Amino acid sequence: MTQAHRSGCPINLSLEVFGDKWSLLILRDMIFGGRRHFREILNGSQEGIASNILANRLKRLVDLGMLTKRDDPTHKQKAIYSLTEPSIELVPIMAALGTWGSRWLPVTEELSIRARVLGEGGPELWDRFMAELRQEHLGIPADPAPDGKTVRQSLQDAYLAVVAGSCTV
Amino acid sequence: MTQAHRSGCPINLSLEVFGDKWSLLILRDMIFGGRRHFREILNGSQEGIASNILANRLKRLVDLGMLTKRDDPTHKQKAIYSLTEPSIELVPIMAALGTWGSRWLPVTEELSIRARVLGEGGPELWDRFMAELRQEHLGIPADPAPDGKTVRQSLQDAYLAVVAGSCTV
DNA sequence: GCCGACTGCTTGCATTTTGCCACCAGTCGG
DNA sequence: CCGACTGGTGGCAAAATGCAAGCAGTCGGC
Repeated sequence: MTQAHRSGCPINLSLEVFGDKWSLLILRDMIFGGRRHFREILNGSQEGIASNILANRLKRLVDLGMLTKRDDPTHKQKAIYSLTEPSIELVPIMAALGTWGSRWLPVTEELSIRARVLGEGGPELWDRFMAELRQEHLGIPADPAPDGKTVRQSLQDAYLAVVAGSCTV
Repeated sequence: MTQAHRSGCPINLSLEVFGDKWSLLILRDMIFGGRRHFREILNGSQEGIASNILANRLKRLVDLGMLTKRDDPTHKQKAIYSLTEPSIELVPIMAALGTWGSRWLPVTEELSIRARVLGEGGPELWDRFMAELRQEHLGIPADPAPDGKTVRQSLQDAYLAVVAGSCTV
């Protein structure tokens, strides 16, 4: 079942997991957007993924152990997708990508503020964020946030502050 | 000329630059392998990139400002590809990818030792490495290495030590 | 001055992947 | 029992990829 890897290099193998245009965006939306359902991901993404691609990628990510899928008890047709430990540990990579992209690419202010906050927070903030994700997706208890605000909420607040600011000129 | 980005999100824009199976591997070989010529990259890669794909990606990376191309004075047909500041600053991303891949994917020992050394070296080592790359590719003078050994040489030594060790059982 | 190896590509063609759009069967709330 | 919503499928055209061969110019050695 091991489908012939091109090489045993960690960077190459990482690319074989999420080196396409969509997989990492799905994981991004799940990590930062808290999305867990098919339609949430489908309609929530800024980039407009097609439903067949989304279905394909979700299946693939489950097969690769990056996600798990289970039934939603509240709705017989609903599926809940959860992050696994490997995908939770993508947070530092997301942070690095966000920092690099914000520096060198034509990002929009609203969408890059999260990346900046996360980058400036450094490893301690990433750890807190990953602990929150473990609680949310794996059921592992985490210490409550010191300031009573989750990291995701802090990122969201920063985002909303920018959006509000850009309208109230 | 701005070819309609899918969104202004830094992670999405980063993926638009190197979210394919080859671009990042080319940059990896240039950064860690010191490769500067077409054939060097073509034949040196573990993964076996095709020449038409390589030509396409090099052109694309030059257009995107991730590489520059100039003539080699020693051979009228040779081209020298150089990293630019944005691509040099991929080092932390490479390190994060390498660390993550080494932890979660079936890497081979020889090819992941570099990633481990780089990951354990942390930001100070990355900075030294980036300074070396700036000297090599941009002509910006760098302080000599404190132990007289370049970071790339250190990584290479670690690699060779593993290769030797796995043979002398 | 001539041959063989090397330079950075290009071309052609089969296969795979993507993107777009419509559609579906089951389910839930009102 | 209707209309909105659930996680997807299927069809089809367009684009990207993979593979192999080839190409014009250049260089080193003899």
